Amino acid sequence: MKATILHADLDAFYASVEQLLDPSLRGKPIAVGGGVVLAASYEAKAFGVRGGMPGRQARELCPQLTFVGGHFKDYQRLGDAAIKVIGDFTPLVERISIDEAFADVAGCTHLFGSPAEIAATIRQRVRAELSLPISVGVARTKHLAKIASQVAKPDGLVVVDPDTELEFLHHLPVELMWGVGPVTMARLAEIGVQTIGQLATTPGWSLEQLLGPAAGEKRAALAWNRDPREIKSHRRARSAGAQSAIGRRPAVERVIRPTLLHLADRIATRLRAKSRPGRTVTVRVRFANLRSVTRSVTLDAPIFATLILTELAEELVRAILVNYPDEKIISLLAISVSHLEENCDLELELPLGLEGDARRPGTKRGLARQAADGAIDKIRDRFGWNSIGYGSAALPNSHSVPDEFRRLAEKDL
DNA sequence: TCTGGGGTCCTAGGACCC
DNA sequence: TCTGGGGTCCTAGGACCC
Repeated sequence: MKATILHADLDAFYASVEQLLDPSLRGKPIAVGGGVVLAASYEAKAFGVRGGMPGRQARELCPQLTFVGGHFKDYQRLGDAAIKVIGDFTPLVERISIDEAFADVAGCTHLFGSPAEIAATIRQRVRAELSLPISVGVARTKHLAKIASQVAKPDGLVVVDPDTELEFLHHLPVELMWGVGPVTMARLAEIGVQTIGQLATTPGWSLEQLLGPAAGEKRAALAWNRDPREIKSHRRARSAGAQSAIGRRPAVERVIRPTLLHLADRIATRLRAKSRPGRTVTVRVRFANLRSVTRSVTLDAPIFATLILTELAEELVRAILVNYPDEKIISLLAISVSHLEENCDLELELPLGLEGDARRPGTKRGLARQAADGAIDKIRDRFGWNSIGYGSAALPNSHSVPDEFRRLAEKDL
Protein backbone atom coordinates (compact mmCIF):
# COMPACT_ATOMS: atom_id res chain seq x y z
CA MET A 1 0.00 0.00 0.00
CA LYS A 2 1.43 3.34 -1.04
CA ALA A 3 1.45 6.63 0.78
CA THR A 4 -1.21 8.55 -1.14
CA ILE A 5 -3.20 10.23 1.63
CA LEU A 6 -2.55 13.92 2.20
CA HIS A 7 -3.48 15.98 5.21
CA ALA A 8 -3.22 19.71 4.62
CA ASP A 9 -3.54 22.22 7.42
CA LEU A 10 -3.23 26.01 7.19
CA ASP A 11 -0.89 27.24 9.90
CA ALA A 12 -2.37 29.40 12.69
CA PHE A 13 -5.02 30.20 10.13
CA TYR A 14 -6.96 33.20 11.46
CA ALA A 15 -3.81 34.81 12.78
CA SER A 16 -2.00 34.25 9.48
CA VAL A 17 -4.86 35.91 7.61
CA GLU A 18 -4.68 38.94 9.91
CA GLN A 19 -0.93 39.20 9.34
CA LEU A 20 -1.54 38.93 5.63
CA LEU A 21 -4.15 41.70 5.64
CA ASP A 22 -2.13 44.03 7.89
CA PRO A 23 1.61 43.82 7.21
CA SER A 24 2.39 45.72 10.41
CA LEU A 25 1.26 42.64 12.34
CA ARG A 26 3.75 40.30 10.69
CA GLY A 27 6.37 38.84 12.95
CA LYS A 28 4.44 39.96 16.01
CA PRO A 29 2.54 38.03 18.66
CA ILE A 30 -1.11 38.56 17.86
CA ALA A 31 -4.38 37.01 18.93
CA VAL A 32 -7.75 37.07 17.21
CA GLY A 33 -10.53 37.73 19.68
CA GLY A 34 -10.85 39.74 22.83
CA GLY A 35 -12.51 38.26 25.88
CA VAL A 36 -11.33 34.89 24.68
CA VAL A 37 -8.48 33.99 22.33
CA LEU A 38 -9.96 32.48 19.16
CA ALA A 39 -6.57 32.02 17.48
CA ALA A 40 -2.95 32.93 18.14
CA SER A 41 0.00 33.56 15.83
CA TYR A 42 3.11 31.42 16.16
CA GLU A 43 4.86 34.38 17.75
CA ALA A 44 2.12 34.42 20.41
CA LYS A 45 2.15 30.65 20.81
CA ALA A 46 5.81 30.91 21.73
CA PHE A 47 4.64 32.70 24.89
CA GLY A 48 2.18 29.93 25.69
CA VAL A 49 -0.88 31.70 24.30
CA ARG A 50 -3.46 29.17 23.11
CA GLY A 51 -6.89 29.17 21.49
CA GLY A 52 -9.75 29.13 23.98
CA MET A 53 -7.68 30.92 26.59
CA PRO A 54 -9.22 33.89 28.42
CA GLY A 55 -7.86 37.15 27.01
CA ARG A 56 -6.62 38.31 30.37
CA GLN A 57 -4.52 35.22 30.90
CA ALA A 58 -3.06 35.59 27.41
CA ARG A 59 -2.05 39.18 28.18
CA GLU A 60 -0.36 38.02 31.36
CA LEU A 61 1.68 35.48 29.43
CA CYS A 62 2.54 37.95 26.68
CA PRO A 63 2.22 41.62 27.64
CA GLN A 64 3.01 42.86 24.12
CA LEU A 65 0.23 40.72 22.63
CA THR A 66 -1.86 42.56 20.03
CA PHE A 67 -5.55 41.70 19.84
CA VAL A 68 -7.29 42.03 16.51
CA GLY A 69 -10.99 41.92 15.84
CA GLY A 70 -11.21 39.35 13.10
CA HIS A 71 -11.98 39.52 9.38
CA PHE A 72 -14.42 36.65 9.23
CA LYS A 73 -15.42 37.01 5.60
CA ASP A 74 -11.77 36.76 4.61
CA TYR A 75 -11.32 33.61 6.70
CA GLN A 76 -14.13 31.94 4.82
CA ARG A 77 -12.91 33.17 1.44
CA LEU A 78 -9.27 32.18 1.93
CA GLY A 79 -10.12 28.87 3.59
CA ASP A 80 -12.36 27.96 0.67
CA ALA A 81 -9.68 29.03 -1.80
CA ALA A 82 -7.03 26.86 -0.16
CA ILE A 83 -9.28 23.80 -0.17
CA LYS A 84 -10.07 24.50 -3.80
CA VAL A 85 -6.38 24.30 -4.65
CA ILE A 86 -6.39 20.74 -3.32
CA GLY A 87 -9.54 20.07 -5.30
CA ASP A 88 -7.66 20.94 -8.49
CA PHE A 89 -5.74 17.69 -8.08
CA THR A 90 -8.43 15.26 -6.96
CA PRO A 91 -12.16 15.19 -6.24
CA LEU A 92 -11.42 12.97 -3.24
CA VAL A 93 -11.19 15.76 -0.70
CA GLU A 94 -12.60 15.51 2.80
CA ARG A 95 -12.79 18.87 4.46
CA ILE A 96 -12.50 18.66 8.23
CA SER A 97 -12.89 22.31 9.11
CA ILE A 98 -12.39 25.74 7.61
CA ASP A 99 -8.62 25.30 7.39
CA GLU A 100 -7.99 21.58 7.13
CA ALA A 101 -8.64 18.70 4.71
CA PHE A 102 -7.69 15.17 3.77
CA ALA A 103 -7.21 14.10 0.17
CA ASP A 104 -6.40 10.86 -1.62
CA VAL A 105 -4.20 11.41 -4.67
CA ALA A 106 -3.86 7.74 -5.66
CA GLY A 107 -5.84 8.34 -8.85
CA CYS A 108 -4.00 11.40 -10.12
CA THR A 109 -0.30 10.63 -9.76
CA HIS A 110 -0.03 9.88 -13.48
CA LEU A 111 -1.12 13.46 -14.15
CA PHE A 112 0.66 15.39 -11.44
CA GLY A 113 3.55 13.29 -10.16
CA SER A 114 4.18 11.51 -6.90
CA PRO A 115 2.13 12.31 -3.80
CA ALA A 116 5.14 14.13 -2.38
CA GLU A 117 5.38 16.25 -5.52
CA ILE A 118 1.67 17.00 -5.42
CA ALA A 119 1.94 18.02 -1.78
CA ALA A 120 4.85 20.31 -2.57
CA THR A 121 2.91 21.88 -5.44
CA ILE A 122 -0.12 22.47 -3.25
CA ARG A 123 2.07 24.25 -0.72
CA GLN A 124 3.69 26.39 -3.41
CA ARG A 125 0.37 27.34 -4.94
CA VAL A 126 -1.23 28.26 -1.63
CA ARG A 127 1.83 30.34 -0.84
CA ALA A 128 1.93 32.01 -4.27
CA GLU A 129 -1.80 32.54 -4.81
CA LEU A 130 -2.99 33.19 -1.26
CA SER A 131 0.20 34.18 0.56
CA LEU A 132 -0.59 31.73 3.33
CA PRO A 133 1.56 29.05 4.97
CA ILE A 134 0.16 25.53 4.83
CA SER A 135 1.66 22.32 6.19
CA VAL A 136 1.08 18.96 4.55
CA GLY A 137 1.58 15.40 5.72
CA VAL A 138 1.70 12.50 3.28
CA ALA A 139 1.25 8.91 4.42
CA ARG A 140 -0.50 5.61 3.87
CA THR A 141 -3.46 6.37 6.13
CA LYS A 142 -5.41 9.39 7.34
CA HIS A 143 -4.22 9.04 10.87
CA LEU A 144 -0.58 8.91 9.85
CA ALA A 145 -0.99 11.79 7.41
CA LYS A 146 -2.53 13.88 10.17
CA ILE A 147 0.35 13.12 12.50
CA ALA A 148 2.78 13.92 9.71
CA SER A 149 1.25 17.34 9.08
CA GLN A 150 1.49 18.14 12.79
CA VAL A 151 5.16 17.22 12.68
CA ALA A 152 5.57 19.31 9.53
CA LYS A 153 4.28 22.48 11.19
CA PRO A 154 4.96 25.29 10.76
CA ASP A 155 5.00 25.67 7.01
CA GLY A 156 6.49 22.26 6.22
CA LEU A 157 6.03 18.99 4.38
CA VAL A 158 6.55 15.54 5.86
CA VAL A 159 6.24 12.33 3.87
CA VAL A 160 6.01 9.09 5.80
CA ASP A 161 7.38 6.21 3.76
CA PRO A 162 5.33 3.06 4.45
CA ASP A 163 8.55 1.16 5.10
CA THR A 164 9.68 3.49 7.85
CA GLU A 165 6.40 4.20 9.60
CA LEU A 166 7.44 2.60 12.85
CA GLU A 167 10.67 4.55 13.04
CA PHE A 168 8.75 7.72 12.27
CA LEU A 169 6.22 7.11 15.02
CA HIS A 170 8.56 5.65 17.55
CA HIS A 171 9.73 8.74 19.39
CA LEU A 172 6.68 10.93 18.87
CA PRO A 173 4.65 11.86 21.94
CA VAL A 174 1.32 10.03 22.31
CA GLU A 175 -0.64 13.28 22.32
CA LEU A 176 0.03 13.66 18.62
CA MET A 177 -2.39 10.81 18.04
CA TRP A 178 -5.98 11.66 17.18
CA GLY A 179 -8.17 11.17 20.20
CA VAL A 180 -5.41 11.39 22.77
CA GLY A 181 -6.08 14.49 24.83
CA PRO A 182 -5.05 15.62 28.30
CA VAL A 183 -7.01 12.94 30.19
CA THR A 184 -5.81 10.01 28.11
CA MET A 185 -2.29 11.37 28.13
CA ALA A 186 -2.30 11.51 31.92
CA ARG A 187 -3.67 7.97 32.21
CA LEU A 188 -1.03 6.67 29.82
CA ALA A 189 1.68 8.51 31.71
CA GLU A 190 0.63 6.61 34.82
CA ILE A 191 1.67 3.36 33.21
CA GLY A 192 4.82 4.90 31.81
CA VAL A 193 3.62 5.38 28.23
CA GLN A 194 4.74 8.66 26.73
CA THR A 195 5.65 7.88 23.15
CA ILE A 196 3.71 6.26 20.35
CA GLY A 197 6.43 3.60 20.26
CA GLN A 198 5.70 2.68 23.84
CA LEU A 199 2.00 2.67 23.09
CA ALA A 200 2.52 0.29 20.19
CA THR A 201 4.25 -2.24 22.43
CA THR A 202 1.64 -1.99 25.18
CA PRO A 203 -0.68 -4.97 24.96
CA GLY A 204 -4.14 -4.14 23.62
CA TRP A 205 -5.88 -5.72 26.58
CA SER A 206 -4.11 -3.49 29.05
CA LEU A 207 -5.05 -0.40 27.06
CA GLU A 208 -8.61 -1.66 26.98
CA GLN A 209 -8.54 -1.96 30.73
CA LEU A 210 -7.20 1.55 31.06
CA LEU A 211 -9.13 3.39 28.36
CA GLY A 212 -12.00 1.20 27.17
CA PRO A 213 -12.57 -1.11 24.19
CA ALA A 214 -12.33 1.56 21.51
CA ALA A 215 -8.82 2.52 22.59
CA GLY A 216 -7.59 -1.06 22.41
CA GLU A 217 -9.08 -1.38 18.97
CA LYS A 218 -7.52 1.87 17.87
CA ARG A 219 -4.06 0.79 18.86
CA ALA A 220 -4.59 -2.52 17.13
CA ALA A 221 -5.74 -0.73 14.00
CA LEU A 222 -2.58 1.32 13.96
CA ALA A 223 -0.34 -1.62 14.66
CA TRP A 224 -1.96 -3.93 12.16
CA ASN A 225 -2.22 -1.41 9.38
CA ARG A 226 -5.97 -1.35 9.42
CA ASP A 227 -6.19 2.35 9.97
CA PRO A 228 -8.97 3.87 7.84
CA ARG A 229 -8.00 5.57 4.62
CA GLU A 230 -11.26 6.25 2.80
CA ILE A 231 -11.90 9.87 2.03
CA LYS A 232 -15.51 10.84 2.70
CA SER A 233 -16.11 13.87 0.55
CA HIS A 234 -19.79 14.33 1.39
CA ARG A 235 -20.25 13.91 5.09
CA ARG A 236 -23.50 15.18 6.48
CA ALA A 237 -23.81 16.72 9.89
CA ARG A 238 -25.30 14.48 12.56
CA SER A 239 -26.42 17.27 14.86
CA ALA A 240 -26.83 21.02 15.05
CA GLY A 241 -26.63 23.06 18.19
CA ALA A 242 -25.97 26.38 19.77
CA GLN A 243 -24.89 27.58 23.16
CA SER A 244 -24.53 30.79 25.05
CA ALA A 245 -22.33 31.57 28.01
CA ILE A 246 -24.37 34.07 29.95
CA GLY A 247 -22.06 34.96 32.80
CA ARG A 248 -23.56 34.31 36.21
CA ARG A 249 -27.28 34.72 36.20
CA PRO A 250 -30.13 33.56 38.34
CA ALA A 251 -31.84 30.39 37.13
CA VAL A 252 -35.18 32.04 36.51
CA GLU A 253 -37.65 32.18 33.66
CA ARG A 254 -36.76 35.79 32.83
CA VAL A 255 -33.20 34.71 32.01
CA ILE A 256 -33.85 31.25 30.65
CA ARG A 257 -36.76 31.80 28.30
CA PRO A 258 -35.24 34.52 26.07
CA THR A 259 -31.91 32.73 25.90
CA LEU A 260 -33.48 29.43 24.87
CA LEU A 261 -35.68 31.22 22.34
CA HIS A 262 -32.63 32.82 20.78
CA LEU A 263 -30.71 29.53 20.64
CA ALA A 264 -33.69 27.63 19.27
CA ASP A 265 -34.25 30.32 16.67
CA ARG A 266 -30.72 29.99 15.36
CA ILE A 267 -30.78 26.20 15.27
CA ALA A 268 -34.28 25.79 13.87
CA THR A 269 -33.62 28.30 11.11
CA ARG A 270 -30.60 26.29 10.00
CA LEU A 271 -32.57 23.05 10.13
CA ARG A 272 -35.42 24.51 8.07
CA ALA A 273 -33.03 25.97 5.51
CA LYS A 274 -31.72 22.48 4.78
CA SER A 275 -34.98 20.63 5.38
CA ARG A 276 -33.40 18.55 8.11
CA PRO A 277 -35.67 18.31 11.14
CA GLY A 278 -34.41 16.25 14.08
CA ARG A 279 -35.95 13.87 16.59
CA THR A 280 -33.72 14.31 19.64
CA VAL A 281 -33.45 17.53 21.60
CA THR A 282 -30.65 17.84 24.16
CA VAL A 283 -30.23 20.65 26.59
CA ARG A 284 -27.25 21.52 28.73
CA VAL A 285 -27.15 23.71 31.78
CA ARG A 286 -23.89 24.78 33.32
CA PHE A 287 -24.01 25.98 36.89
CA ALA A 288 -21.94 28.66 38.56
CA ASN A 289 -19.38 26.06 39.66
CA LEU A 290 -18.89 25.05 35.98
CA ARG A 291 -20.42 21.64 36.53
CA SER A 292 -22.81 20.91 33.70
CA VAL A 293 -25.80 18.64 33.36
CA THR A 294 -27.66 17.46 30.27
CA ARG A 295 -31.18 16.23 29.61
CA SER A 296 -32.55 14.94 26.34
CA VAL A 297 -35.75 13.69 24.84
CA THR A 298 -36.30 11.70 21.67
CA LEU A 299 -39.56 12.35 19.86
CA ASP A 300 -41.55 10.06 17.61
CA ALA A 301 -41.44 12.57 14.78
CA PRO A 302 -38.78 15.10 13.84
CA ILE A 303 -39.21 18.83 14.44
CA PHE A 304 -37.76 22.12 13.24
CA ALA A 305 -40.26 24.72 14.36
CA THR A 306 -38.66 27.43 16.47
CA LEU A 307 -41.32 27.64 19.16
CA ILE A 308 -41.69 23.90 19.52
CA LEU A 309 -37.94 23.54 19.97
CA THR A 310 -37.99 26.38 22.48
CA GLU A 311 -40.75 24.78 24.53
CA LEU A 312 -39.14 21.37 24.56
CA ALA A 313 -35.88 22.95 25.64
CA GLU A 314 -37.63 24.84 28.39
CA GLU A 315 -39.24 21.69 29.72
CA LEU A 316 -35.87 19.93 29.77
CA VAL A 317 -34.17 22.82 31.54
CA ARG A 318 -36.97 22.90 34.10
CA ALA A 319 -36.50 19.18 34.66
CA ILE A 320 -32.81 19.78 35.35
CA LEU A 321 -33.44 22.64 37.76
CA VAL A 322 -35.98 20.60 39.71
CA ASN A 323 -33.25 18.02 40.21
CA TYR A 324 -30.74 20.58 41.41
CA PRO A 325 -32.73 22.82 43.72
CA ASP A 326 -29.60 24.18 45.39
CA GLU A 327 -28.17 25.60 42.19
CA LYS A 328 -29.52 29.11 41.97
CA ILE A 329 -27.02 30.48 39.45
CA ILE A 330 -26.38 29.29 35.91
CA SER A 331 -23.56 30.28 33.57
CA LEU A 332 -24.41 28.60 30.26
CA LEU A 333 -27.35 27.24 28.32
CA ALA A 334 -27.10 25.01 25.27
CA ILE A 335 -29.48 23.27 22.90
CA SER A 336 -28.61 20.61 20.37
CA VAL A 337 -30.81 18.74 17.90
CA SER A 338 -29.73 15.31 16.66
CA HIS A 339 -31.16 12.28 14.90
CA LEU A 340 -31.48 14.58 11.92
CA GLU A 341 -33.64 13.36 9.08
CA GLU A 342 -31.55 12.49 6.05
CA ASN A 343 -33.71 13.96 3.36
CA CYS A 344 -36.93 15.58 4.21
CA ASP A 345 -38.50 17.46 1.36
CA LEU A 346 -41.94 16.86 2.73
CA GLU A 347 -43.68 19.36 4.82
CA LEU A 348 -43.13 17.95 8.23
CA GLU A 349 -45.37 16.71 10.84
CA LEU A 350 -45.26 18.35 14.16
CA PRO A 351 -44.34 15.97 16.91
CA LEU A 352 -46.90 14.07 18.86
CA GLY A 353 -44.69 15.48 21.56
CA LEU A 354 -44.95 15.56 25.25
CA GLU A 355 -48.21 17.40 25.55
CA GLY A 356 -49.99 20.47 24.34
CA ASP A 357 -52.19 21.19 21.40
CA ALA A 358 -49.80 23.52 19.67
CA ARG A 359 -47.53 20.62 18.84
CA ARG A 360 -50.18 18.56 17.18
CA PRO A 361 -50.17 18.64 13.42
CA GLY A 362 -53.81 19.26 12.79
CA THR A 363 -54.37 22.03 15.27
CA LYS A 364 -54.65 25.66 14.46
CA ARG A 365 -51.80 26.78 16.69
CA GLY A 366 -49.46 24.14 15.29
CA LEU A 367 -50.13 25.25 11.77
CA ALA A 368 -49.89 28.87 12.74
CA ARG A 369 -46.40 28.33 14.11
CA GLN A 370 -45.29 26.61 10.99
CA ALA A 371 -46.57 29.47 8.90
CA ALA A 372 -44.88 32.01 11.16
CA ASP A 373 -41.51 30.27 10.80
CA GLY A 374 -41.87 30.23 7.06
CA ALA A 375 -42.73 33.91 6.95
CA ILE A 376 -39.81 34.88 9.17
CA ASP A 377 -37.39 32.77 7.13
CA LYS A 378 -38.50 34.52 3.96
CA ILE A 379 -38.20 38.00 5.39
CA ARG A 380 -34.74 37.20 6.70
CA ASP A 381 -33.69 35.83 3.34
CA ARG A 382 -34.58 39.14 1.77
CA PHE A 383 -33.77 41.69 4.41
CA GLY A 384 -31.23 40.02 6.65
CA TRP A 385 -31.29 38.11 9.91
CA ASN A 386 -31.83 41.10 12.15
CA SER A 387 -34.70 42.53 10.16
CA ILE A 388 -37.14 40.43 12.14
CA GLY A 389 -37.12 37.97 14.97
CA TYR A 390 -38.61 36.78 18.20
CA GLY A 391 -37.81 39.89 20.16
CA SER A 392 -34.55 38.46 21.39
CA ALA A 393 -32.94 41.89 21.48
CA ALA A 394 -33.01 42.06 25.25
CA LEU A 395 -30.73 39.06 25.55
CA PRO A 396 -28.53 38.74 28.58
CA ASN A 397 -25.43 38.10 26.53
CA SER A 398 -22.77 40.71 26.92
CA HIS A 399 -19.35 39.55 25.85
CA SER A 400 -20.10 36.61 23.66
CA VAL A 401 -18.30 35.61 20.51
CA PRO A 402 -19.35 37.49 17.36
CA ASP A 403 -22.05 35.84 15.29
CA GLU A 404 -19.81 35.75 12.23
CA PHE A 405 -17.39 33.64 14.16
CA ARG A 406 -20.12 31.25 15.20
CA ARG A 407 -21.12 30.88 11.61
CA LEU A 408 -17.60 29.89 10.58
CA ALA A 409 -17.75 26.98 12.98
CA GLU A 410 -21.10 25.74 11.73
CA LYS A 411 -21.03 22.58 9.74
CA ASP A 412 -23.05 22.22 6.56
CA LEU A 413 -26.20 20.34 7.40
C1' DT B 1 -14.59 39.19 34.68
C1' DC B 2 -12.48 32.81 36.71
C1' DT B 3 -13.19 29.46 31.18
C1' DG B 4 -16.18 30.43 23.82
C1' DG B 5 -18.77 27.89 20.48
C1' DG B 6 -19.40 24.47 16.85
C1' DG B 7 -19.18 19.72 16.44
C1' DT B 8 -18.00 14.00 16.72
C1' DC B 9 -17.62 9.79 19.02
C1' DC B 10 -17.50 6.50 23.03
C1' DT B 11 -19.29 4.32 27.30
C1' DA B 12 -22.37 2.37 30.52
C1' DG B 13 -26.72 1.18 32.14
C1' DG B 14 -31.51 0.21 31.42
C1' DA B 15 -35.68 -0.90 28.69
C1' DC B 16 -37.46 -3.83 25.54
C1' DC B 17 -37.83 -7.44 21.98
C1' DC B 18 -36.91 -11.95 20.11
C1' DT C 1 -38.82 -22.26 39.84
C1' DC C 2 -35.04 -20.84 37.37
C1' DT C 3 -32.74 -19.40 33.48
C1' DG C 4 -29.57 -17.35 28.40
C1' DG C 5 -28.04 -14.33 25.00
C1' DG C 6 -28.14 -10.96 21.18
C1' DG C 7 -29.70 -6.74 19.22
C1' DT C 8 -31.50 -2.09 19.29
C1' DC C 9 -32.80 2.13 21.18
C1' DC C 10 -32.58 5.73 24.62
C1' DT C 11 -30.28 8.62 28.19
C1' DA C 12 -26.47 10.95 30.64
C1' DG C 13 -21.90 11.91 30.95
C1' DG C 14 -17.43 12.76 29.17
C1' DA C 15 -13.23 13.12 26.11
C1' DC C 16 -11.75 15.19 22.29
C1' DC C 17 -11.20 18.12 17.98
C1' DC C 18 -11.08 22.65 15.46
